[in-house]
Amino acid sequence: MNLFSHMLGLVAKALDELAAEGKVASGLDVSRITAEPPRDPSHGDVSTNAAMVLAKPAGLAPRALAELIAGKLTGHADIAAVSIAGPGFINLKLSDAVWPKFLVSLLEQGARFGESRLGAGKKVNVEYVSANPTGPLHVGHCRGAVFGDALAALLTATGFDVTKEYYINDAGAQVDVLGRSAFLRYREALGEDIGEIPAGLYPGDYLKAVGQALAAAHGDKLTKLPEEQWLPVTRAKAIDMMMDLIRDDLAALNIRHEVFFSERSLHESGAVDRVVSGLENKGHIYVGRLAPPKGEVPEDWEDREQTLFRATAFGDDVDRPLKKSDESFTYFASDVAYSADKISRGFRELVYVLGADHGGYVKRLQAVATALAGEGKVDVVVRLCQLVKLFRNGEPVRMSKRAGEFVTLRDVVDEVGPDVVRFMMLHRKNEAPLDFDFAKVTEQSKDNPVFYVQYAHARICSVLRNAGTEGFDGIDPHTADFSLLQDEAEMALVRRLAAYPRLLESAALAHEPHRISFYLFELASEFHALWNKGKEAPQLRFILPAQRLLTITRLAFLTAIRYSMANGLNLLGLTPVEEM
RNA sequence: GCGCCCGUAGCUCAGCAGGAUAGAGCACAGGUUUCCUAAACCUGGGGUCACAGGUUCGAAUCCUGUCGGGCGCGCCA
Repeated sequence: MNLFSHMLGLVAKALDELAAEGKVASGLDVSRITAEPPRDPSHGDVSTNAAMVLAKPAGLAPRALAELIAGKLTGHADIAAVSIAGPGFINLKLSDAVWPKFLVSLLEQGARFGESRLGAGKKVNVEYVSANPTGPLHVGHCRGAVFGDALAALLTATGFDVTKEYYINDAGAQVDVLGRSAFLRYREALGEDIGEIPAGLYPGDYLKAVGQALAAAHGDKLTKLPEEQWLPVTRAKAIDMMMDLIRDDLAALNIRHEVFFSERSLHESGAVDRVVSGLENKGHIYVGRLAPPKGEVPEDWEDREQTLFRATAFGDDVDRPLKKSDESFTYFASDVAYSADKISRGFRELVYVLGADHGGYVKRLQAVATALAGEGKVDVVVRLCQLVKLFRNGEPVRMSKRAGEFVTLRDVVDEVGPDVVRFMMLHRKNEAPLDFDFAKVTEQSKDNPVFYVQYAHARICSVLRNAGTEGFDGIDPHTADFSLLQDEAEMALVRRLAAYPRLLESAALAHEPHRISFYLFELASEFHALWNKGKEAPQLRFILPAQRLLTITRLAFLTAIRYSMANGLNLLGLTPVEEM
């Protein structure tokens, strides 16, 4: 039950009735109307801007229209009072019966509380991580990985039909380098002294296992072949094993993609050829010259003709090359084919989670989707994640790529645990830089938001356990009398719970899972406050053996809070802690 | 030169779908425990929402411009 969309519905109904009576125009655009909790609780439970938004199209003064709408709402069973305030806000005070009904429905929904059909089954593809299969994931991949995963879960919970996808960049020069690096490790595994890894090859120890596997499978056969024959073998094996490594790393963070899509397969199936000639037939491709970028001109710039996609016709800043000077396709060409494949699979929205250094991709991805599917057919949503700065006790953690000293995703997860990583990665807006201090995130204090939220959940579980030993066993929400919840701290929590479904919807529409993390922090804060209030005022304690009905009610209330908290944590991919 | 992101309290950041008097944590000062986890809570000061215009009944939020910071700009993926 979403109280706010319920109230929005009543407002819309009131407008329909007024239109039927000829008091306002019919067919007004109601899309900009909101029903939301007012910032100041003294204004009531729900506030709507309907009169202000519709005043002009209705040809009425805001307050006059507000009077008309208010007249229709007055007397409804769920509404205790209607008032008009300020420039034309309509403030609703809900009747006493609404909150108990809400809490009962929350408890009935349980683990599904907060879910909605907002997305109406729209097919959404969320592509995230998509790191090159040339080694283990490093810490820089953490944020996009967690963000994409939480976003996918959020969209799923709000009624979108989501596919979680990973694009494997297994074509091109970088995986050739990988294949050569693996070949070297293969010779090493056969007993050869390979000395220093030459510059230009991947030095990481993680390729030793690939070399050993190749040696076990092929003996010294490959050494007798020319490169064009052994490279496909070592490359394929290395990619395979690197992808296993990456899948393991992701699993350690509780991330599981549904589709792993191979770039190479697009070339081998001819999909790239097909999509390029398709664009050619539509006239979106031409041969021409690009102007060098202004400002710093690259030293090796060489003016030349190339095959270009007319991206500027679809809002991009420059046209994008499809073929390299050796006539092979560019990475961008396979990207086009990949977009086409996603579109052909029926996705109406393509979400890309990328690093902030990929900001330049946004327009070209949108341009491609428009050129392939037509204007407005497919939404392209690109979410950029800023860098994570690692600290240890306030000191920056230095990483040297040259020396191969980089902190892997696995290092971080092994040290602090997946829940801490996930929560912290989501406790900032994605486009804001994020500081991650190993010491702070494992601290057991309120300075550490992960702990603070988990502690609140554990405290609730603790009360429920204690209640069992006090003779309060099963909790039937229908025997609780929620009208007994009268304290302001209790009501604040009830209102906070009621905001959860709306929060999920707005977070989903904005593609901003971090809002859930902040919501959980606030919910925890209000719970801790209520808990401590019980120290000063024993009447507010949860377990009062002498007052059976009140205790049952409060236990049911706690269970409701617990659902909201657990559901939010689960959505972010954390396991709610029952005991600390 | 062009494009994208960011600019909110001393610090780190929220600000929900344009709403009413802009919030939280840290830091600083003080207080709370015979009692469900004090691993917590309460009280207090602190703001030209970078700046200037515009749209609107209403702007931290949308648009334009300026300043400041980050990222990117053909034949890498």
